[in-house]
Amino acid sequence: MLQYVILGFLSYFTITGYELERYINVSTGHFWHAKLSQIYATLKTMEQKGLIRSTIEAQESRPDRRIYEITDEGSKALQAWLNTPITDLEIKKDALLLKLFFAARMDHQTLLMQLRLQRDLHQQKLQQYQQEASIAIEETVNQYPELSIDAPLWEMTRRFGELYEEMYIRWLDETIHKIENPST
Amino acid sequence: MLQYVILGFLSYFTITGYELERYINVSTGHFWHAKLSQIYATLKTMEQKGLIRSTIEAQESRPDRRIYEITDEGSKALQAWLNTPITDLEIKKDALLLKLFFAARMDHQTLLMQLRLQRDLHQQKLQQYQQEASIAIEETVNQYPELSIDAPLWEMTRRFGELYEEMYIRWLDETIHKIENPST
DNA sequence: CGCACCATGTAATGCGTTACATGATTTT
DNA sequence: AAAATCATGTAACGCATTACATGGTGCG
Repeated sequence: MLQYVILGFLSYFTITGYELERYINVSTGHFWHAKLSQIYATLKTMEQKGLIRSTIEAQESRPDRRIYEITDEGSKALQAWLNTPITDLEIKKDALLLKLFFAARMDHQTLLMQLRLQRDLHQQKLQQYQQEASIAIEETVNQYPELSIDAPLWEMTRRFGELYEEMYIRWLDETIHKIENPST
Repeated sequence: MLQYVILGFLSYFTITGYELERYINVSTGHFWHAKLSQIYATLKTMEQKGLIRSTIEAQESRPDRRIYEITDEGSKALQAWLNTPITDLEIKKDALLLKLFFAARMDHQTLLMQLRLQRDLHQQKLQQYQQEASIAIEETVNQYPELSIDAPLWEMTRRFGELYEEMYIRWLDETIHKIENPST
């Protein structure tokens, strides 16, 4: 799937592996992230498959940059993927839910502490979606006006993050309340 | 992490690999699932580590069963894990969001069809949480009354699934509406 | 002087899926 | 007669993380 993230960005502009990580971090990173090492490895295999091609740009006083561009074959692969419907649900793993499931014989205070810690983290993330994420979209559109057609969709994925975090916080509040006031 | 799922169930009762998959499917499976092949492989390495031990039970007209039980070391590992707080957020990957992010140059009708298909799937899953999941908890408590202390926590994880699916459907409705009525 | 940034990669390890392999019994 | 259930596992492969490896520039 990381392949399609890469093809997606290469459909916007040419880019290096290093820069790709930067772009991913502030955009698709909220729902599809990758480490640099994986990005470099994936770029390599994608070039071997003919989905992308690269040229090396020499720089003075900086390491050489390997700049990637999408091939016709790569564009076709991206379109084919976009047009293929997802026919099942992805089950998301969640370690906190797992812990809660088996937490009956745990000390209540320790459990509550952990739930409150998670609440803080989700609160922070919510604010990130509400503040930085909106700004990041605006800035990208200012820099690349030809991508303004993409911005509404980026906004929809940002909105998902907002709703997800609101839901998670709501559930944590409910859950904390139930554990604080058992069997009422 | 699958190790802790297994330790968790083995803290309830002894069990075979085959049965473990059954229990996981209808309970933690909503937030932590595994294939049989992975379960068998994990059981093997856990026994080597001394977290669990097994005995073989011969059966007539059925294959032998290898029944696992938790060791003291295993119980300690489970407790230690439960008491260790999770200090960061897990980022959940979502292929649908990824697709939407790069969908600007896609045919609108194809995209809408895909979103509506997802809506159906989430609607089904929501009903599963609201119906089967509640019943499954009740039945387990009837069968193992000593686990009634665990049931409220299982219910909390079920509730998460319900809220998650409601949120996802709400977001899909919003998103479908925006794509049907662009820039109003 | 030390840290962050730019820029590239490889190797080892772990987690997870798919496919392969077997075979009797029970249900439809 | 075919499919599902019970019951066990191994092997190959793919995806992802962590650690290793290198080295110059710019900033505080």
